[in-house]
Amino acid sequence: MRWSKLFIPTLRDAPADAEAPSHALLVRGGFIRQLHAGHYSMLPLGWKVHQKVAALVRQEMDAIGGQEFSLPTMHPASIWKQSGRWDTMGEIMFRLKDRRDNDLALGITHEEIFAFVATELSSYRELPQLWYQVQTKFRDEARPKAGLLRVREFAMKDSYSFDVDWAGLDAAFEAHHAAYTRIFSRLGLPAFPVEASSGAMGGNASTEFMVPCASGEDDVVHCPNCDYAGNIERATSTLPPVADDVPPAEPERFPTPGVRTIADLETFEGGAAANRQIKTLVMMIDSEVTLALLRGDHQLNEQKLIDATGAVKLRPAEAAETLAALGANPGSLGAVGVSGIRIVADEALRGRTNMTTGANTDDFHYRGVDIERDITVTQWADLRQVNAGEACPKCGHELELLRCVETGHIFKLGTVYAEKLGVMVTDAEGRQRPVVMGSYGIGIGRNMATVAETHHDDKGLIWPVSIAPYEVVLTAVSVDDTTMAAAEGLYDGLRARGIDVLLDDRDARAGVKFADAELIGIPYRVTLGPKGLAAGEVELTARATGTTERVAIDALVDQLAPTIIAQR
RNA sequence: CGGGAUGUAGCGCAGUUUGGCUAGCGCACCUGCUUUGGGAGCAGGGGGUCGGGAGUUCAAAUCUCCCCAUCCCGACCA
Repeated sequence: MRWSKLFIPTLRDAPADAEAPSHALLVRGGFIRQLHAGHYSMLPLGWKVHQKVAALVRQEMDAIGGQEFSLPTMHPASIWKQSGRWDTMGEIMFRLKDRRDNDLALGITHEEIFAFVATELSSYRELPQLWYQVQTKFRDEARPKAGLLRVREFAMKDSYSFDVDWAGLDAAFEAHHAAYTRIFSRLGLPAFPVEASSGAMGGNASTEFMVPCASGEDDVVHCPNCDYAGNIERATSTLPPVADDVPPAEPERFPTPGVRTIADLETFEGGAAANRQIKTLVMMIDSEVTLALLRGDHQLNEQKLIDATGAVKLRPAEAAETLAALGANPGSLGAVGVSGIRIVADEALRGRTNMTTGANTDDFHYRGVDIERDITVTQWADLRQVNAGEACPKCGHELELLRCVETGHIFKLGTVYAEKLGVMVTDAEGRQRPVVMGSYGIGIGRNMATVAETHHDDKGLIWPVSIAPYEVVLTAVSVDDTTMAAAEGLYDGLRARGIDVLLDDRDARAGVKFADAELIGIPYRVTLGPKGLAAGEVELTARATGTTERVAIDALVDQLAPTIIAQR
């Protein structure tokens, strides 16, 4: 294409509210424009990149036997009610009504819809099936941010596997794991797999693919020594043992006037170190009062509590609710002798004795508490948030915390959706059984943005050839007839080899053309100037390295075309 | 949802504290001349519901009230 005919509205300054590098550069480079919060228009350049990412993902899905579908984005409420997610999804789902007052939803994902299609499967002989689409998803995110990284309307490749048994699911899951690894490698993204919480998706196991990136919003616990990695919502660590003294025969109640915090109690005469205290958090889980117990120096990870209890909605109790449940105010709360209330205790408290905790009377605490003896724990669970520097549960090395973008997520769903929606097949023994499902997602725009996050410099974007909007830009330093004739020759020659070429034929100053070419991140620039052409030469500059070499004009196509094709 | 900030031309900003004449600057845009290998120079020109509404006032971008939007931090997040 000829630059002079294209709509590539580059900006010298990024909008003031674009903070993430990908956001600023995609706007400056004329790839995207914001319509409103979380909704972006793809301009021609942005759409080309988006299409190339999608095409690359399609190739890898087809390679593992995927079949492409396109399912509706607007769904009847009934199908979401059938799976139970109409109620559990909460505010993330856009909901609307039609003229007949029927409830409708915009799809946040498509498990229900693919499962509905899959009800036509009737025999194990038809399995396995692997279905996918690249489709728009709508999510009413509380806080869209960072340009394309977190939006409310976006294209996602979502695929779904259908198998007779769990071994089949494992195979489909592994196939996706491998395909995703290839996808991220081709995108030039240093993604690594981590254990994740399955959240509202349901299911038994899930792996997220994470790319370290300051603009991300997931914290990943990572061991630099071994391969251990986990989302902070899931990861754990090994703690040094705490030696407890022999406890008294029963807890001792003692006055603690003015003590309101763990820290207060540490310094209080007769108090205890934070790791000898029990922290009691009063939470409302689906409107049921629940106590979450942690060691005094530990933080609760709310997602862990949600996962452990199967909660739909979780929030800290309000002051009045706390007082009603325990008869005391925060600062003196405890679980000793409490009955009739669900108590979830963190694993780090298991077996601990001689602890100190609130006595459920303002200004009083207990000491000498033996957890297993004095507290009726309903459930033990890992609730504690891991901190950087704690020991790796696998190898003992110090863990680090990495800020990451989640670029893909694969789930083993099991038979939940199949049972709810009636996806049944007859097995070899003639029995009806639910199909075992998996679901697998990659956000197209988010991956595009993540590449921008990880591939840029102070001049602009640096696209890998695999998804660059154009693979080569021919920069005509002047637009006189001689230069343009030479440029046209190279343009035709490269296009004949299937190369995606942009011809900068604008009547602009060389500096402007160079700066724009660098800003939009075209991997290779061929510069045609009068001096070089007089000697039969052009310059070939690689965007990533900035290195320039002089190439005979007649040799350019033969040299450059294979270089590019090898990088696709 | 809690905290913070911002809304003036396509983009970046000044002006608002202390109300005052036709709302200004840079970039971008249009015309002409010159220039032409790293975001040109000169001259001329076009473009504005000052986020919206109500109010105070002789007079509101500026003061008051309400609303809206966007961004950042947190909560939340298949």
